[in-house]
Amino acid sequence: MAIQINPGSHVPIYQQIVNGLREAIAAGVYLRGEMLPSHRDLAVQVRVNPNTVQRAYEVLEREGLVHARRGLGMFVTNRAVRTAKAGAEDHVRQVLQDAIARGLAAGMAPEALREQFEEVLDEACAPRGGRR
Amino acid sequence: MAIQINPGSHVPIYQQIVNGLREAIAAGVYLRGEMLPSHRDLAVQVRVNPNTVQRAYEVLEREGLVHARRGLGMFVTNRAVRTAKAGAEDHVRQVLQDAIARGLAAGMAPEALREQFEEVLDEACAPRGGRR
Amino acid sequence: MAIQINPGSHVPIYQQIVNGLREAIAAGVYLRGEMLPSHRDLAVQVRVNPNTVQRAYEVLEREGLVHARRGLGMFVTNRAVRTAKAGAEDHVRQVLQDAIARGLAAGMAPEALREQFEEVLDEACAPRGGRR
Amino acid sequence: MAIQINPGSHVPIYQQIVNGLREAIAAGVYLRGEMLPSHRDLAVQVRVNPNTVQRAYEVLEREGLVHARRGLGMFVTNRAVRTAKAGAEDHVRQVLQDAIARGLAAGMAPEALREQFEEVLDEACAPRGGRR
DNA sequence: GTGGTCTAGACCACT
DNA sequence: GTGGTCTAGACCACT
Repeated sequence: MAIQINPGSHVPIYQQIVNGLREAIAAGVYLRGEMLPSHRDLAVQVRVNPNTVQRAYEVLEREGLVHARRGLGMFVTNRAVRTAKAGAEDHVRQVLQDAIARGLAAGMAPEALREQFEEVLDEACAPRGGRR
Repeated sequence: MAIQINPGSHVPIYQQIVNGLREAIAAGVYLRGEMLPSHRDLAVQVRVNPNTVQRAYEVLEREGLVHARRGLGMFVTNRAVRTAKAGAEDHVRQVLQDAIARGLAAGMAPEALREQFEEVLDEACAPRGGRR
Repeated sequence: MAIQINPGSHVPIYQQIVNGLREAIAAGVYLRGEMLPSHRDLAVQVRVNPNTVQRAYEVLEREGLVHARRGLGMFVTNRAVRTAKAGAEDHVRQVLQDAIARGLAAGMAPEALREQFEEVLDEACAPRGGRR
Repeated sequence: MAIQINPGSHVPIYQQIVNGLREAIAAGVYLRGEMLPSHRDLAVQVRVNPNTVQRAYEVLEREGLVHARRGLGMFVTNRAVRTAKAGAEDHVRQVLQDAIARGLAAGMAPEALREQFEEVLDEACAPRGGRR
């Protein structure tokens, strides 16, 4: 539910927050017209400096997913869900392209890639007890 | 054949070089005992500072894929191909996990992910004429 | 207290810094959870380029003695003291092995080596007045 | 008997050869007036480029341990044994000082250092079967 | 201010 | 020519 930050990743933290929020909006966690958590609250949740969250919010605003109402907060725009869905799918497609290109470059057969994909997908969908 | 560098990526250039060489070794481009291009030559090829290539070579040496012989060059170790293959497959798996996790987080159905995967895989395998 | 650099030594400066910090951690100068001096500060102290200190910090991080927190600094890990002590003792043992092997190779009697050792140890332990 | 080269050491190879020959002369392996192996022969023995051996010979000549007779070879000087012994002992003393200083810096007790010294000395003196 | 990456250029040891 | 170390200085992400 909360956005997961991977500090070891090369992706900047503010960008990870952008991705996480975009996916949450695409998935309907935040509906149109709803207010996002304040940058301070979200900063506490993801254990990050408030400035970093603010930077993420600026990016989302530039993308038109949210707009700021001074003194009130950041609100999900009308076209946000549609835009976020497209954005998230584009993103997924790019990552898939990267994975496949790397696998082929390393000499993996397409079938081997497909097997890995199915395995990982199964794991990701499988209901697990102890998810923390 | 040559290593592709994406300067806009968040992945550091030296790490992109590491990934590219690891995949090349896994794919048998460099066989055991063979010499890699000198860091100065590779730097010219990928249009990057020699120090950056050298840093990549240090990482590969730490991973045991190559070893330096002073005054001679960097050479592919005996166990390099095996290690590189495992490393490259691990890497692919991680990227796949990332793509799938993001897709599910954004509310995509497993079937939609599978479709995207197959599409991208087809494109990647399809023989194309004039693409450089 | 400060790390001593010997610019004439064949040991690279960054390695001398690694050794000095490892010994300091082993001796309890930096306790677990404490922050090391920033690489810029330490660079000023030991009169060396900041990049050189940073390289030393990378080695210590790889050894698991410290970990970086972006924007905050380098911090001594929990297992650092234990690891550093073992590492420092190993290092001492290696240097002793080298000294003894060289002495024997040069035809010195074991007893002569022992005498030298005791003399040097006495000098090193003797409280001296004005030496800075 | 043959000079041992450690390619991982930070000490330059030519310097390792100098040290090895100085110790051999100190130990009486080469007597005054005797000829050292040609730099080509020694290069083959220690598996190193002839230029590197030549550089070592130049250092030894500057130290007065050997002198070159053109077309004949390098010959051990009259005062070589005496000088080599003193040089080797100085060298040993310096390495001992280094080891002890490091141990103390890392918080080792003098007694612990003494124990290590005795252990290492025992091992070095113990006659071993399979010494290659 | 703190760590991380990169460039440009110098000098050394070894082949 | 090849790897290894070092300096000087720039820019980015994060606090």
